[in-house]
Amino acid sequence: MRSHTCGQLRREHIGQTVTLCGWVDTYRDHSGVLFVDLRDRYGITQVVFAPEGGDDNLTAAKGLRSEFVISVTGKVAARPEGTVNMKHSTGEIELRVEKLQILNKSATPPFQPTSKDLPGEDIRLKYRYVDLRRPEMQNTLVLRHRMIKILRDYFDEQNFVEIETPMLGRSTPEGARDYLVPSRVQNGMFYALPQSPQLYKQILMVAGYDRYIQLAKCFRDEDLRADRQPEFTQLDLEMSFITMEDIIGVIEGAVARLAKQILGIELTLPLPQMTYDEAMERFGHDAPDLRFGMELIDLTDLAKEAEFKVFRGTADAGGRVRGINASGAAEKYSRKGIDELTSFVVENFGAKGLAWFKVEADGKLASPIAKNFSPELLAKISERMGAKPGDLLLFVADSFEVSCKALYALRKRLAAELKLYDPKTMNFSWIVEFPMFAKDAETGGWAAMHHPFTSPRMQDVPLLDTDPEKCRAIAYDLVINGSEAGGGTIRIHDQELQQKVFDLLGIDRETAKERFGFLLEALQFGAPPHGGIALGVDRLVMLFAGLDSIRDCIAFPKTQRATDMMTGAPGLVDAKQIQELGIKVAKQ
RNA sequence: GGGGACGUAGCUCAAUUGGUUAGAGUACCGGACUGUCGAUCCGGUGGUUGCGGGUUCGAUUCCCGUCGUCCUCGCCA
Repeated sequence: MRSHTCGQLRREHIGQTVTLCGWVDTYRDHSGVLFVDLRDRYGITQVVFAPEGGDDNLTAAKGLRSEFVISVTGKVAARPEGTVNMKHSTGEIELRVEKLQILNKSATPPFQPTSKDLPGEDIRLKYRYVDLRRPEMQNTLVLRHRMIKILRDYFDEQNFVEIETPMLGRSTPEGARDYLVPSRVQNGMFYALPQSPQLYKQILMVAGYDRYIQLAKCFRDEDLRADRQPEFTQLDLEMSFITMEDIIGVIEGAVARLAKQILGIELTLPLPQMTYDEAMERFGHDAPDLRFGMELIDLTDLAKEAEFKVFRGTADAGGRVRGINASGAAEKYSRKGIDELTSFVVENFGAKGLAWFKVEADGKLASPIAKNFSPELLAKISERMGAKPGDLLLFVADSFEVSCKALYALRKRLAAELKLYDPKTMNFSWIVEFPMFAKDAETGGWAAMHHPFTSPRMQDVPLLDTDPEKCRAIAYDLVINGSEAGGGTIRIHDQELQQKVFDLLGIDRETAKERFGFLLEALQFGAPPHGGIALGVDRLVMLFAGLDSIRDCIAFPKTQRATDMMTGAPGLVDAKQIQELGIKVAKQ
């Protein structure tokens, strides 16, 4: 049907008779001659309808409108002098149409795929087929394909086997909320869509598939974000007879190949590693953005000397006084601007306030609270913060947790507002040595930071009995530009150790048996030491494509209310279907 | 569940302190034009200002509710 694509023809094709197919991007009718920019996913080619091509064709071409699907046959010709348009790769040539075939008309599209004004996202999602015609979307989806292809090839070379695991599985109450699927055959029973293939892949290790990967669809019924969809894709991986270093090495190889082939960047390996504790101390978060500095600086010791009650009280009560130096920002943030930052940390992160100083030309610290500090102490603070004239110093005095959250968010916000980094740069790092446990806010007991099968570091095993809080897991997160791109752990393959962890988590034997007895049983039948990792593919594509929203790298994403604007899902179902499932809908 | 932004023509946006017939660009329809490429020029159609209620002589504008999209806190082992 077609001989070439709309991005293919060059000078060397001049004189050839070719057939192009595509969508009418724009048309320019000059009465005696009519131009159409014909578009397909490979590019745009100008096709020309002129009397020499036959009056019938010219007449028919006058009926063409945006997004009509046409096929044109004719000779490739050099463009007349002065009419070359190098905005398009085909801009040196044009197609002189001899035969036009309208393959399909189009209703007037809600928006033009190549229009400069991008419509609202609801419109884009409702007419996703039009939106997906946009070159940006097509480039992103092709990029996504290329990245997945690179990953599959890489892991294939490394002897990994891709194995599919079920979509219909068992619900596990830990972790995120499950998407549930009622069983028709067994009324009152439910499957859960997988949050990850975690348990299956561990069982595959027991089964001897020592190098497993899967590009796995995963589901989590939690609220959405710019970088979070209820349905997403993970590059899921598990290996046997390995250490954490082996897994990190394999992933670094994959990431380096992506960086090289997609971005043309030569990554220096191994990637830097930072412990969880260090990340929390220096950045207030376990996925710090290392593209810029403005680190958190601790002043708790100095705060104890302060007259200022907020500082001293917090320090004496075991809290922390930490701050950041927004270098050169004193002028940019007026009193009102700082008030805005204050309510930002107070309203969102529970900080009680935001203390601030502006560094004046003579190096002195100016602030409404400055009178509560001795000149000597101000000098010490200034030195600690590395303050220079024009700097804005911001402090949060609170519990460690609140100071982390507030200052992390503040650092992120200020860095964006002050343009502290080039959005094109890419920064890769590992965060390691995560705590095994975190306090569960609801129950007050211990909860697994990652999941209950995570192995502690061997040297920390005694801490399980004495001081679980200090116990560190063999866990590692890949962080790209301050975004968690993936995370993994070495798993427990020892029954006794697993039991001990369950005990700490308050999972009694019966519960454990009920929920994942099959895994515990499998571990008894010759489980090799193993571990793995999962990378968020959507997020990876988003980061590599330099996009701000995960929806822009997913063909058919959901809105914040988890609806599909195009299909209308979720929707009502027939009463009969409900009845067959043996369930009742409480409210309609 | 909480906080915030937005919602006006098919699309992107405007509309003075609350003021009379809600405008512009683009798309669409008609006309002119043989080298344009965001074509140009002339003319035209197109509006339940998301929806419901309230205040007012008068509401796109103010208030309440509701629906939708986005950002965010909680949540996301």
